[in-house]
Amino acid sequence: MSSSRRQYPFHLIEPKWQAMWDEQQAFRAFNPGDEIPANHPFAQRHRISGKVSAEQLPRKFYILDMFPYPSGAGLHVGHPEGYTATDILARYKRAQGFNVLHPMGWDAFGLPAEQYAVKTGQHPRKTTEENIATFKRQIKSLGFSYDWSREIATTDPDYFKWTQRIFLKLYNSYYDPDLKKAIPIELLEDALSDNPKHQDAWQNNRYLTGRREYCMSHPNDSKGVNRPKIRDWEIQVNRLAFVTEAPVWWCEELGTVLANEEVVDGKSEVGRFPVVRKPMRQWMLRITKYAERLLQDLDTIDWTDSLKEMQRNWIGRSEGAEVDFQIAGSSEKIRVFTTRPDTLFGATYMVLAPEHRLVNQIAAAGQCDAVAKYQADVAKKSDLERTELAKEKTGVFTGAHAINPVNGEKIPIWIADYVLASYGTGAIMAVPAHDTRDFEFAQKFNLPIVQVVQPSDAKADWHGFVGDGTSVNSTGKDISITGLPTAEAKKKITAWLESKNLGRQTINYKLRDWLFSRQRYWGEPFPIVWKRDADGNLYHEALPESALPVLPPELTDYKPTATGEPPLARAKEWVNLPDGSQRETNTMPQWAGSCWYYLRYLDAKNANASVGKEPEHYWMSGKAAGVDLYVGGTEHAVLHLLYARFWHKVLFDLGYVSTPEPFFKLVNQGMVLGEDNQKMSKSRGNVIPVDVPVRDLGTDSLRLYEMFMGPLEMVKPWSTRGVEGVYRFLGRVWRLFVDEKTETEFEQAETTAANPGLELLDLIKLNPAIADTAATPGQLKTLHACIKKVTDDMEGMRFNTAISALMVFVNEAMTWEKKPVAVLRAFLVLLQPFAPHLAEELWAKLPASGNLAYAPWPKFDPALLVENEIEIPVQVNGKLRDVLKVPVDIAQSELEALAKNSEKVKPYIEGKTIKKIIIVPKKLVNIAVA
RNA sequence: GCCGGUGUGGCGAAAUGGCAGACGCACAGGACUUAAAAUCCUGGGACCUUAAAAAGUCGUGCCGGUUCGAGUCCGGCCACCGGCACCA
Repeated sequence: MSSSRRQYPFHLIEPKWQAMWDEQQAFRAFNPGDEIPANHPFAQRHRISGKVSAEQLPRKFYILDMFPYPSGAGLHVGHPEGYTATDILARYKRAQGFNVLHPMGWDAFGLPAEQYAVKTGQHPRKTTEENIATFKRQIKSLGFSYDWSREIATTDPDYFKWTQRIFLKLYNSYYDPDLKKAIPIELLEDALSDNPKHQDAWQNNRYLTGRREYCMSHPNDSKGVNRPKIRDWEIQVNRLAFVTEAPVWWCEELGTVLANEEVVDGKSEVGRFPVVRKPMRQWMLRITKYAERLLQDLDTIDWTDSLKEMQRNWIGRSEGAEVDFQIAGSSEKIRVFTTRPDTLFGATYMVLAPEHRLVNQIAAAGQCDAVAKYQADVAKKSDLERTELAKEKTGVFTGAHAINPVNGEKIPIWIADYVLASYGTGAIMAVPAHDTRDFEFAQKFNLPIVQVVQPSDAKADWHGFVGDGTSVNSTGKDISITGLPTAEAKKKITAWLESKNLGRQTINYKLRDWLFSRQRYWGEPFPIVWKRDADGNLYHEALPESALPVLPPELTDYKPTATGEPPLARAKEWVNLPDGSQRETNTMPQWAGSCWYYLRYLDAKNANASVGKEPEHYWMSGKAAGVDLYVGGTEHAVLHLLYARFWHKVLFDLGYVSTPEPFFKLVNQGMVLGEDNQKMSKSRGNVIPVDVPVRDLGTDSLRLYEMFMGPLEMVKPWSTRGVEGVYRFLGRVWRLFVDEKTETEFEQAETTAANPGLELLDLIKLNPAIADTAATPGQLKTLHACIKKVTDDMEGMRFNTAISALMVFVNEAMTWEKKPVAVLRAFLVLLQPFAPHLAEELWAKLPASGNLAYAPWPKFDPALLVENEIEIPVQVNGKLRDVLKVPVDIAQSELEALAKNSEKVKPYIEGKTIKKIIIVPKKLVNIAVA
């Protein structure tokens, strides 16, 4: 910025108070049972010290930021937006007397450090440590009131030991559809065993007894499909963490597979590289079992509608029916999923996904070549092409036919890539009259289009009509739904299908199981080893908890091996264990560590558990169960936030946490754009690092501006001028409190002193206008209006208007000849959450004040705001004509008379009939004339 | 296409259905200064009159509605931003 005069010595004040807070551990949060030092400001505020129980501690408030990935680039001014908001609230809640937990840590596993290692050979741990150091220095320079004693990094073995342990919990649990929750796998093992020991624990469980029955129906010898094999298979497929050889998203460029959630528009979310489908042996987590609970419990938490909608869309629940179509001249059936069983009479053909298992079986001799060619064409296409070319439908006839179960008609079976193998059953009944895609397809290939739904608007065209209406042409030999409205038609036909064993009501989800392994070096190794059984078949086994943490091996080359194995496979000694077993060489995705970090903060140093029962219960339970407030960007709407909810529910089922949801209230901050109104990016050159405003104008100005820009959740552009504006405001606050003469002396001393230091600040004396005098009613009114506004806005997280209220106060207080200490002191408590360094410095200059960070929040007294005289606008037909100054308790009749007699009003009502006079007490008068 | 959000001065924005534009930026004028910076004071939606003021008219994306009164509520559009998308 320009060489303009410094508004106030923030360059001395800010480091001074940051050092002071560190030294006092001022923002340390105390757990039940912690030793609270008697001289700690928290102890003094609450008059407690020593070992204190949960009941003796004040009410808790857990306020959390999404912890950052410490990149090499450091923080830009967009980063601290959310951090500033949470810090302001943390400080506000502390002032209100809450026991505030406000932690910070590092989501430090991840791709960039590994890519840097591949390029330079520098160990990712070193890169990560350096980046953490930079991030920590920058975040600390912003003066946030974090409890640094709880700092964590997901890359720390003392942390990921527990991440690995939670994986073991997933591995050793199954989802019980009867109990609708995760249960230790031992129960399933017991239920399937030849000599169960805990029969009483599962004998009433329909699922377990069913599995047992199935298992026991197989011979208990060593030949063929025997009981031990079935038992083993049952156990493996039920685990919440399981291995599968399924087509997965492979990204050549990144050299790893990716989860569904990490693939956007057929490209990797990170780096935008192409991805292809490839069958590989991978670890998966059974998040699909939790689809219904993840959906339902959204109703119990305080998130924005848009965020909940995003999760709902991702889970993608749809109700419908599965219907079996007999293949003509075959014993096989094709099962389809439809949300519109009421349109069954209009199904004039069927479509299988090209990858459907029955395609090759049913293709008629004459069509085999065409089918094979189409399959090959589709396989070549990347998913991107498959969706991009969505405009023109393609497909081929298989030569086979199926029988429509409701009318016995023979309908052709086609294959087309508009039907996805991965959704529903991978096959559809096509109802061209009432489905846009089927309609398009039928038109292109000249397939019959039969109307079965009549729109309620008689003029509407039924061709391609997809809405609800009334069934028509829907009468068969055994069943008719003609004349029924859509909803009833669905019900009736589904019941009929069920009664004939032709189909059933069902629910489908778009959500897929979570692909949980990556071909990476810089991630948590799996606590899993592979062995071979007597027949030479590979099987996996969990390591015991005592083997944790499983540390990654030291490597010099971080690339995948020549055969495409993950980098860990290079560490032969690490992989091959003495007993002949081999370690799993995949690692966990970056999301693993962020799935539970909010729990580790509660008890960060616990060596015996991921989190202790008592701290977990103290910080997570309550009326608003879970983290009280969680603030972060929308980019995690369906990744981190879905994964973390899933893990939390598993931990809840297994009894490790006391709430079903992790985050009660969640707020997304809007993005901060560059000054050019564009997203900040290196290539655009519009990135503003936080260090620049901190150096030029100070942290308090940066914090204040971050919040003053506009509402937290809105997208808004950065403005350097705007920061200077709030900086000027802080300068005004400074001049409100200090004596100008001594400040000039300070400035001179600073320029002449050889080593200007903090002690020079003491040269600055209090403004002589500040005195221990009684406040005038006007001054009290100004103060209490400010208290009310700031307090209300804090509760609503409207920081921009809270700041403008502080500005209004200062503009007013500048004009006071005598400035009462008590009023200014209260103002500093209001200012403190926003500009803590300046507020602390000024607070220290006031006589005998105590600790500001824990000073009680001032209480608003409505009596002080009562006016004797108020201004009442007078409208005629809703248009403002006059403003009357009247006593606050004026009688309505009197007010009416005054309004009618107003010189400015008269011309508008004279000679006209007054229809009505509206008087809103203390607000306005409106005269309606004809 | 579907879902969610947002449209208000030159700019960021503010307004429990009740005086539209608080607060701030930028700008203009003035005071202080040899001068500048900083600071302090003053001004301002548009239009129309006017020497100036006062008065008046219009004004919150567009069209319509409810109401004594609409930026705010309702219906229908348009634009932009974000998410999802051949999901049967």
